[in-house]
Amino acid sequence: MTKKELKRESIIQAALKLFSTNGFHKTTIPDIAKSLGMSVGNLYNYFKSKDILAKEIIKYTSDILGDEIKKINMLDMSSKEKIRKIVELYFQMAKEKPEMIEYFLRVYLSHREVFDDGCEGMICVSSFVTEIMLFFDKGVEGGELRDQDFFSAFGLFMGYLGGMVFLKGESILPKDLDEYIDDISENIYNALKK
Amino acid sequence: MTKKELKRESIIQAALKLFSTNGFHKTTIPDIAKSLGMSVGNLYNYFKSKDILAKEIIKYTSDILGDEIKKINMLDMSSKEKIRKIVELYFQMAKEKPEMIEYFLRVYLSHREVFDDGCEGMICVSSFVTEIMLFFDKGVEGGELRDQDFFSAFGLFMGYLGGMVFLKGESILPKDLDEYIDDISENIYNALKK
Amino acid sequence: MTKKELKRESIIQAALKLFSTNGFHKTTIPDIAKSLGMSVGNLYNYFKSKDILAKEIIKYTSDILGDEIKKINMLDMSSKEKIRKIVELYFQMAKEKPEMIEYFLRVYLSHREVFDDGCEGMICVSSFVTEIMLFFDKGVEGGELRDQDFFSAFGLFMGYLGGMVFLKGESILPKDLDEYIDDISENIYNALKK
Amino acid sequence: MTKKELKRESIIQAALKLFSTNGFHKTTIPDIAKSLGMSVGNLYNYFKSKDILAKEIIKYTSDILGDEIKKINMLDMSSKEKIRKIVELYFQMAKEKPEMIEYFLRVYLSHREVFDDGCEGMICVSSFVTEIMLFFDKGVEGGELRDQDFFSAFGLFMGYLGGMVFLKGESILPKDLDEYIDDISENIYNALKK
DNA sequence: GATGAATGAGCTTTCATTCAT
DNA sequence: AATGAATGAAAGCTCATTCAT
Repeated sequence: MTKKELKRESIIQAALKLFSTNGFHKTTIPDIAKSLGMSVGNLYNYFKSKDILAKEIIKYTSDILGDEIKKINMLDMSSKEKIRKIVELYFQMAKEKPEMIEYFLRVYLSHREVFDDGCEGMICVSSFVTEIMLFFDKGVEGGELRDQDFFSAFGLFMGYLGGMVFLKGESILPKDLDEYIDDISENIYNALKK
Repeated sequence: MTKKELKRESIIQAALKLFSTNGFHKTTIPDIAKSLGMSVGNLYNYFKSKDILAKEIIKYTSDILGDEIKKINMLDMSSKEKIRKIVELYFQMAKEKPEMIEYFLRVYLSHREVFDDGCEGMICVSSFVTEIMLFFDKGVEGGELRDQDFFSAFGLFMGYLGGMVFLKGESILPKDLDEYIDDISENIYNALKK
Repeated sequence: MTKKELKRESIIQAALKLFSTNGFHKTTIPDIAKSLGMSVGNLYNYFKSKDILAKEIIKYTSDILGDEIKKINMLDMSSKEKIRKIVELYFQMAKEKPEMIEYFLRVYLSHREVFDDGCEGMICVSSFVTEIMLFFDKGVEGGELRDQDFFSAFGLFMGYLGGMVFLKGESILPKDLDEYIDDISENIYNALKK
Repeated sequence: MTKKELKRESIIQAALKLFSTNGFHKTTIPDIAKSLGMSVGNLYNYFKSKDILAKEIIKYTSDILGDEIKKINMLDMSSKEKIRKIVELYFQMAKEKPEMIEYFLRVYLSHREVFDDGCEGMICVSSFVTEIMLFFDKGVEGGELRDQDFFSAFGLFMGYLGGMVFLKGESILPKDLDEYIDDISENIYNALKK
């Protein structure tokens, strides 16, 4: 990685953090620059606009999540076990790098104006969606999961997990996320199994 | 309803529409006033700030959704059938009054700054959450649903349905929402049943 | 004239003065607002952008100049005498309201980017150009002026007068503008006469 | 010419082109550097500021135009013929190297702030003005042109030609510039002749 | 000579909110 | 209740210029 690439990534991470924590509109470019100890003008040498930065962040996040799920996909275990692994992964991320999951929920999901141009459909989250699709297809092929519309399954998976993290973020959940892993894995498995 | 209450509601509806369609920050108070043919100053006679208006809208929306679910709750039918009814209701709303569901997803969910003060926890959506809770408790009491943490069940319900409507809104779903009703109702039932 | 129209015009006049004196880019919106004792935001209630303001100014200026030439056109005198009247008018304006002529030369003429959209061709200066055209056509009809391409004549008139005012503005002319009236009127007449 | 002088000139030409085409303020130093394939920092080794570059360009342009008129001045022909030659030259330049004429009209003429310091009066265009003056004086000496104030004649010449090129640039002229040569030469001659 | 990342002041524009009428 | 002109802080973004390498 060149110096420039490293700096680019550090900007992405700083912005990811701020956008997730304080909201997209409440976070200003000077805020991001200041948090990095760099000047506003220089930040614009790396990303031509706030919107473009937002789009690069969702790709970055999707890639990282996708890579992690890929690792799970490559393991030699049942779909049931993989479901649990994915739930664990998701919640672990929500604890360790909450900004990534929050970014999905609070920035990507709800600022259509920003992502409409350049992230149509699922372009910017394809690396993540693809892995979920692979997981599901394998489970169906292996005869473990019921053969249903992919989106019915995808919506369940992502909506459910996202919903739980949202509830956690709102301080609504009485218990730690980890304590829901059993229930949720079971629910998802029951919903998808043959 | 007094004249004043009627006008209050018409403001809520106009703002709901605009916030959902164009985003919270992209919608200005003058925009709302103009769409109602009233003056900015007068609008402030009804709602003291944009944030307060946003909070009133989520309560209004939650009440309407809650009322509808209440009707379902009062029907004499199995939990399995009720699940289907709720899914149908949700998707029907998403089609007929998309602004309500979109408001949940695109405004309430993602502007913590706005709702933090006054809508802590689930205060502003309690009428809706309460009905889901009633549905779930009855199902458990009746021995039809597995006795699990309420939030595990609630997250599934709401995350799943919200997720599907989001996918639809992004033009990602290949089929009409209605065509997913069977799959989704079945998945939810399988996840929650004893 | 309503109060609002009066304010609109006062903005045009203030901006005209500043743009002409200090240049279009060197004049900021806060500069204009301050010179009027009004707020920046309120100025935008009258003109939606700096560019639009610039275009309204050229129309305003063109109208005023056009009206003055119209008065000359309606006089019952020879083309030779009218030429002198127009030269006098132009120089008088350059002395009394130098900002108008300067605006033509220093703002309109040289900021294509600004006027390209909305002032194509001569749209925004048509009231002025039209009167020059009328003057010329009458002179030709009356047999006093040579029948030549209008633009050959228009370029002479306007380029010449504009050029003189420019030279004056650059403090290049050793004498007062008035002292050139004889020479210039004669030159123009000699150039255009039959 | 040394290597350094060559590079200097190539910068002048690139900047001339860009300033004329896109405007002085719309053209950035990075734009110029990029069009030359050189670095911003290095460009500053040749010209200490954007304003200084702008002033060097007008001198450069004026020299080239002056040289061409000098050639005409040295020809053995009547003032009438020379006028035509000058008009032809001007229009030919406007066609072949439009950036030069445009630079006069759109940059030099209208950015007083830039040229005020260092190009007072006609310092930076003296090589061009001098030749026009020589042409005029010879014509007067030779008894062909009327003896009038030089600036009355100069304003006619330059304002007229500049005006025509401006009209052409605005796509207002219905015909090609060349087709106006006869009319314009005749008009100028009639205006200046004894 | 040559590079280009870095600076930061300054610009245009927006908009929630107020208040005199 | 109703109006809408007015406010002004704050946002996103630009760009001439510098300087460490």
